[in-house]
Amino acid sequence: MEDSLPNSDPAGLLASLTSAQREAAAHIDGPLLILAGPGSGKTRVVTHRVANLLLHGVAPGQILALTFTNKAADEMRQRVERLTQCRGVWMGTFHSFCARLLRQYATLVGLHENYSIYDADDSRRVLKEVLHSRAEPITHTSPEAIASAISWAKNSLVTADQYVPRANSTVGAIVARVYPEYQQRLIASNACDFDDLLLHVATLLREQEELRAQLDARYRYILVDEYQDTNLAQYAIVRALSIDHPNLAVTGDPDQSIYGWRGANLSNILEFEKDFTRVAVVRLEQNFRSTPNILQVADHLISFNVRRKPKRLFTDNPPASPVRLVVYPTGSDEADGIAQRIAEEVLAGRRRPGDCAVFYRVNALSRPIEHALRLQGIPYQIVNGLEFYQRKEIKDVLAYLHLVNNPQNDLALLRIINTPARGIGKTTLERLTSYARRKRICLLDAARQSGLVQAIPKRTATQIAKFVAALDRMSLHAGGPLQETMVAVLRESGYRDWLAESDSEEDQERLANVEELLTAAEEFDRQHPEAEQALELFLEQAALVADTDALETEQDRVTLMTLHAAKGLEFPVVFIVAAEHGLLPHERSSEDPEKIEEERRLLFVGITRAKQELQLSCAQYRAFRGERRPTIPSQFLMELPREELSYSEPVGYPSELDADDDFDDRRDDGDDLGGLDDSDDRDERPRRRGSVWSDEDFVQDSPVEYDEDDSQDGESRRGNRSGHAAPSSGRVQLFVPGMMVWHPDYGTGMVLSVSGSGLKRKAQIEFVQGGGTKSFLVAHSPLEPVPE
DNA sequence: TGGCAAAGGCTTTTT
DNA sequence: GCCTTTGCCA
Repeated sequence: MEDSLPNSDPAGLLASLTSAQREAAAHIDGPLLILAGPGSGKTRVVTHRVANLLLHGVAPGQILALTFTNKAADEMRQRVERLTQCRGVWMGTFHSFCARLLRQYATLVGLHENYSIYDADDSRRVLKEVLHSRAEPITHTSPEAIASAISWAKNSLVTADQYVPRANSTVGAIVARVYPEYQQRLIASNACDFDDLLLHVATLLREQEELRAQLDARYRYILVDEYQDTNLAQYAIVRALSIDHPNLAVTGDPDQSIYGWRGANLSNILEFEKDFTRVAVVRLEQNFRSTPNILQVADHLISFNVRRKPKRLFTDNPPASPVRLVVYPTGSDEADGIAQRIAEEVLAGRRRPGDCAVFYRVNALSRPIEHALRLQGIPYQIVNGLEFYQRKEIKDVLAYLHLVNNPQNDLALLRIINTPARGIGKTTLERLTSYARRKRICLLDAARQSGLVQAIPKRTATQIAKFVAALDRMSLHAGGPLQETMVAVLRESGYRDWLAESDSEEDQERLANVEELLTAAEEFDRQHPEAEQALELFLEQAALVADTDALETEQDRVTLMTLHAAKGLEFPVVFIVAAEHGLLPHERSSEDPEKIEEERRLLFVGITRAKQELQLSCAQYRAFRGERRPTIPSQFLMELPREELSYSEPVGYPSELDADDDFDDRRDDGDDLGGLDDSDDRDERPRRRGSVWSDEDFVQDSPVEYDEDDSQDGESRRGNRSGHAAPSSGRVQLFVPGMMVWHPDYGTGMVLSVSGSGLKRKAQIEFVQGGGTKSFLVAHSPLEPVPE
């Protein structure tokens, strides 16, 4: 506070900042809370603050900047270096920071310095094996549910021996039995999962006071980005490092907290001011990113949330085009429409592909969009799912490396002992595993003794011995440059030959990927020429890279990604698709009001990524698990300010479909087209006061059907159209039980029951915000339908 | 033991 | 609809 005035800025470093930004950037000692709205120049403030600390004589090694993604860390690093020409500030994700710390203090938590990091897939395998070996009945639940329960426990700092299941929770009971053994196996394999990285470090800091004090003194200035997304473990870590030197600066926005499902605790940011004494609070509310139209939409939407710190978002940017809300007949029409629009904009020279981004709630929604973009010949990139390090062939090669680095890594051994095929099958492995368990040794040691195992035939034992010998030859190359190690692995394992000799196109592609990994190794060697444990570092990096890190901003491509992945990014043009009930909000969130708020924040994040243009859309029918189903518009669409929106149904799609009339059933009941016909007497939408929706948009039993499939594919149109109820008696019954509604005073609610008919028709409704059941005369109520 | 075909299950979001 | 797991046969 005292010396955080502009006059302590001799280099004029902070001159370009606004006064609020400058206040935050100039702050030096003591806790600092920066409440930063979207597009408020937060990164700018943080990087300037780091630069300012350096300028005031703080040593780079005393500063620790923690982010959630490597990408955010890289960007921060680059910007700080540009500002100060100074290196040596530790910037990285929580996970990589903890991984590095654990290398040093591994023995204190029962690991060795060469421990392996299991990714989600690896830990899932271990868990499944534990479940299997204990013959746990997992009907009515799934390994995923159990895994996430364990993950939740770890993120809440509950260790295996502390875990107490909630009364009569089936999953909890299983977790209580399985968690300890799962943990034992990790330790026995000298491995830890993602959550352990945090949990081990938190434990370390709690139990080793001397070490804690030492690290507290070393990392004197700590910055945490996206503080609203920290979980209890992360909180404990930064808290423990900020006791003697409470120079903790956190930035975040409660409205952008979207990781509650993985244990993020909104209270961390909401109660920061209570956690520390004499907290300086700076609010960054001016938005430099978006048009006022976009900002208005975002602001209006998020105001429906209850659990938040109210703030006012404003911008000096000039007004621009309204936010578009588009209803497409089907999901593929949506994809086509968006691809077409982008194509037009690009062709007209108004936009480049790289200006545009498409966001969706679940990864599965990317397919139709990819397809449509490909048809239009628009280059795109997907930030998602199966990225490089998750591919089978890459994981195989990495498993060899893992085993070389950490011989106790049983999971890695199981993965590659028979890849390529060496005649070591399932039964042999079972025998080997039970032998290892009996002798309490790792699988590799068991393999070394396979000749002694009675149950394993001589012939097979010889095969195993050959494998072990090959592995030992690889290990001879372990100390040197990474590339050399990897070449040895590919040679001695026979993996490369195996792929090279295959005729299948798939294997050739795999070979290419393996070559790419080799290139990555080469690059790694170049960047870390002096590294003694290159192998260890490389494996660590491979385990901790995230999907979003692969994002290439250089390339001029449309970017496709989930709403979660979009956080922290911005694009001139943004499309958010599938704003439909069950998808956004996701069905697994739709009962719990708190989760609904998180879904709303997710949409808020998506909206505020847009700089100039924003389109929200939904479809009236969407293919889901191979089945086409009518959809319900998202309740969030009702929460947008009408005056900022332009509403449209694109013309053309329905008529195109109508032209293709070799399917007579399409025209059944065709006189009630529910707002989808191509006549032009309805372009006056929105017509209904107080809502962008007209009654026709809520037709429950639309008599019209549109195929999701490409029109040339006649096959897909036969058979009965399931997921589609029979047409009802003409006019739609707007309120039916289970349907979502909106009331100007009470917000969103659900219809519990209806009674009466005509003007006397009543609906009993329970509102999300609570307050019990309320009853309304449908005809006279201001209820807006969000049907279900 | 290994390869192939059929059946089953699955879908949030990520370090 | 797609991917993974299971089961059967050579």
